[in-house]
Amino acid sequence: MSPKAQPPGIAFRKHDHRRCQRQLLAEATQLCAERNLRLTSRRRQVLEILLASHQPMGAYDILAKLNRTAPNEQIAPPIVYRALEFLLGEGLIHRIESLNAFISCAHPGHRCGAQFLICRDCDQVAELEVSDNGLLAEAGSLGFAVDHSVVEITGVCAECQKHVG
Amino acid sequence: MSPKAQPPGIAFRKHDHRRCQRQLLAEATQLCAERNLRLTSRRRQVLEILLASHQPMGAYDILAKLNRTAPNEQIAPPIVYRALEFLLGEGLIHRIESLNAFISCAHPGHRCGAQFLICRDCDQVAELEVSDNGLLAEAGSLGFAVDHSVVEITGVCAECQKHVG
DNA sequence: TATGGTTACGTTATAATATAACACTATGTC
DNA sequence: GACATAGTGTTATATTATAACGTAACCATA
Repeated sequence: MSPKAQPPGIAFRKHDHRRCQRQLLAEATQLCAERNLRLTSRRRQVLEILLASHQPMGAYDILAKLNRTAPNEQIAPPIVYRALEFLLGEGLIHRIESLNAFISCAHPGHRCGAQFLICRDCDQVAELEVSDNGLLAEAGSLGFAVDHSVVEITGVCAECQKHVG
Repeated sequence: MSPKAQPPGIAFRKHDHRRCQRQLLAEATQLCAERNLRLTSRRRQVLEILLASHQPMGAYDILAKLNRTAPNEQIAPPIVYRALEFLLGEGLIHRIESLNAFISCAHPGHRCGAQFLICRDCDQVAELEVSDNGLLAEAGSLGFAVDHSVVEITGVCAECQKHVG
């Protein structure tokens, strides 16, 4: 029953981001192919914007980026929200409820619930994947059929604690 | 390490609600007295509205109720949000992030993180209080200093599973 | 009980987030 | 090509939340 965790979220570690980004995009492409879904250029655009950082972004931030990229067309909110909806549905991104923001998924397609550590100092978000958090078991034992779980822990990451505040 | 849970949230059980409501309001009153804080009539009003049901309510629902109660005055959003902020700060209510809604706390003043089971069929919300969900320990072991945790599990409660859909 | 500091409230305006509704376009199938 | 369907574009609007500033209540102390 004791939970096992992955290493800390990628956001809190240095890594070859170019490579990481390419990798995740490739996984997304393959996953959509397998599922017979269309990763259209809009959807890819939005995913790429989220992959460009491992930071959460608000829908309107994404919108602004889209509009900055293509200043001739004027993109409106529903376009972004629809792309986000698709990506969420396929487990390619997550929504961070407590930030009203979206973030690319570190383990695309797993569809199992993720957990987030949110540093309120550096605003970085780490995605964990704890296999069993006990709570889901608890829910099950109450006869509650789980659809989706939101686990978001806010605080200060180790790095920011050093540079005090 | 294995989590221990309270019985399922009060919302999923029959209970003497009048009594429960009075009890929670009394606890809130005492707690504010102890902490030397003012449970003003506005704050109490908002708390009472939330205590009237164990259901989550949006800020604007609360606002509407306030305005229905006193049709002569015209109350505006900031008044509600300020009362909510106070009540949240003292652990008298919780915010359900995934619903943008607020709910009275079943264990006022504990200040430790709560967990919620949200039935998407009957819209009831049960508050659990799992002593150790493993995740907080995990966060700790990563050197992450936890401030606040959001745990919200959406699904279908046992009752609603019977009455099928 | 006047005075001043602080906390809470009231009011207006507006920001930020999200969706409804409907028209148009692209894609795949026969 | 004709059709069905899925995706996109566009306009308008709903929903949730806060900034900014003035007023009132509370409360300590002189």
